[in-house]
Amino acid sequence: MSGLAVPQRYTGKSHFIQGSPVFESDFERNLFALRQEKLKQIEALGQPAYPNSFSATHTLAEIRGFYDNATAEDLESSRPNVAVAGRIMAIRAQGKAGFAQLQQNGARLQIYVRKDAVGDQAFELYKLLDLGDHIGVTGYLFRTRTGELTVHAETITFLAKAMLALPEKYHGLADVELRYRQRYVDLFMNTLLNEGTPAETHVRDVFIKRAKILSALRRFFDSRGYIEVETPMMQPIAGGAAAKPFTTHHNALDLDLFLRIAPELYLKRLVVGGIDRVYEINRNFRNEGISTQHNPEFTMLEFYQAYANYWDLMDLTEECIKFVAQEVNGTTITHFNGDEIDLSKWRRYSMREAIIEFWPDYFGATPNIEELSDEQKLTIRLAAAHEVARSQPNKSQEQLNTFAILVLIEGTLCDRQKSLGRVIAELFELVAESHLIQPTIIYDFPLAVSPLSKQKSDEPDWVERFEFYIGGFEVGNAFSELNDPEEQRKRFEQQLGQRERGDDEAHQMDEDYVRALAYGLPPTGGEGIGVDRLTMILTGASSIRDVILFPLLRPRKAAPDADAEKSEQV
RNA sequence: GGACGCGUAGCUCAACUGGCAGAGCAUUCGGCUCUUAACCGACAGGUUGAAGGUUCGAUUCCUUCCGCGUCCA
Repeated sequence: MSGLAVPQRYTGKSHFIQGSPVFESDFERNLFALRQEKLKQIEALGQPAYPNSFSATHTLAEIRGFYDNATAEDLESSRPNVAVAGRIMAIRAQGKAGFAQLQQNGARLQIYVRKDAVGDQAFELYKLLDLGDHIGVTGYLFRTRTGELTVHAETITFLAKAMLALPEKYHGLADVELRYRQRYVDLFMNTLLNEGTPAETHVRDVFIKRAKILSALRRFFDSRGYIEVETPMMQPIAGGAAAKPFTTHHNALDLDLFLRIAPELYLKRLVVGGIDRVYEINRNFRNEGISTQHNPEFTMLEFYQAYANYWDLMDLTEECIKFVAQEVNGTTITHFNGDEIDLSKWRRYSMREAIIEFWPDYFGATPNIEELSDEQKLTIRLAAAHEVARSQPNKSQEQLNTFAILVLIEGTLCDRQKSLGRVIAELFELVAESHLIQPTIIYDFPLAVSPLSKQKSDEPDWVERFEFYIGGFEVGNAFSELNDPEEQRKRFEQQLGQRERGDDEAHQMDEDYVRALAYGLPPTGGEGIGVDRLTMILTGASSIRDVILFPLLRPRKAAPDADAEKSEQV
């Protein structure tokens, strides 16, 4: 066979190749046609274009595990025979010989193909191979002159063809949008994230770690007697959190339903039902904006433990995060956004303590606990802070932003549009949250922002609730569960009031949940941990989209029709 | 939703103050039996995200729109 019959180059726009994908360009269209031609030639060599199996003796990872330490002499004397398969990620032809790098399941191995070793037909096949093709190879292992472990090929089996061009082999797929849209390419190109930082991780490793995190979490709770359950994701009342839900509809029942924003109320029904230790790991859906920390669907671990309170859960949380870090990374040290974080060292502040601790100088005198617990005193303190901040010369952009929010908070407090509790929660976010890089538990939340938590016995305006923060954002949220059905009903009614005043994230009434509480919920502690955010911390990924395989993106428009666009604008 | 930034060949990136759209990889053809970001030679590849405007002339300046990113809400 002398050369390839090159199919006629595509030029017109009216042609299409039947059954082919949508082409991005004439380049792709031509390449696809060319590869179809190569497939025919491969079939002419007696190999099926799409065979359905290949029996390998080893995975590439196994070969590397078994033979990476074998010397050239070891291999020469034993000549291990192997059959392996993989995708061609590099190919270097040299006249009547050539090399290729196979990749399989994240591992790579080189093969060496000599015409005099594989025969004329197999060598013709080798010449028809492209980057991205899958092949199987039999042969024996040896080391090249430069010492690389290599399969000396004796047979080549064609397995599948790449009909489209791979991205640039050195840089991989760098375009962030393409990486998210075509994650299948991103994964096999295995681009490096955060290059040059201590958090350096390949795309593939992120998702392997994510799987290990899930598995470690399950081990942690399974070994403590928790039962894993699955509760409804389609709910008639979207409860358990403050968020806007997605709506959907069941046709046969003619029933509007919500995608759940939290599994909380169902899991507590299960504790009423006598499942004393219960957890669920699954998706929640919240109809809100997208950011580096928010994806509309995200994975949450929630667990509940009867006879425990929030102090017990604080200890359990620290233990859990340490355990998962150790299992996944072999260390509790991690690197995130330029900070080194030690997941074995935890701080604890009450919310009011945190506001005091992180109160910025340019807000003037620091408030004390008393001021943070009394509406009138706080109003005076915030007015003073406003005045001090306003008179500061040369404010940085960050200070200006902070100041603007302070004014808003102060304004709502003065106008009594928001309760003290709400103002405290906002103040905490304003002054403290961004400082909580190292693992920190923030406990004792205002009642006003906690409709499902149990009040503190000595301070009824505050509840037994904590959140924990790592890397500057919230990773988990926990509390001693409110189990008094009458109080719960009151709280729901207050939430309904807020709803009527326009807060569409306020909780709805859930009569059946109140009824469940009326059968008796034992004292119970419950907690939710954001699995995506925990994965970010443990992999050093600075965007949640880097730890979600297929993050939500706006669908790309089909080729725009210029005339239609024009008439739309008129 | 707002501010800022980005969008150039399939991929990774250039193009100075507005003056002929270029390179590397990949593809195609030729050469090469130990290469590894292989190498050597040749060819080809473009509606510069889209539409409009300013200009003798626009990848570059302006407007609108689309997509993505970062920060803010």
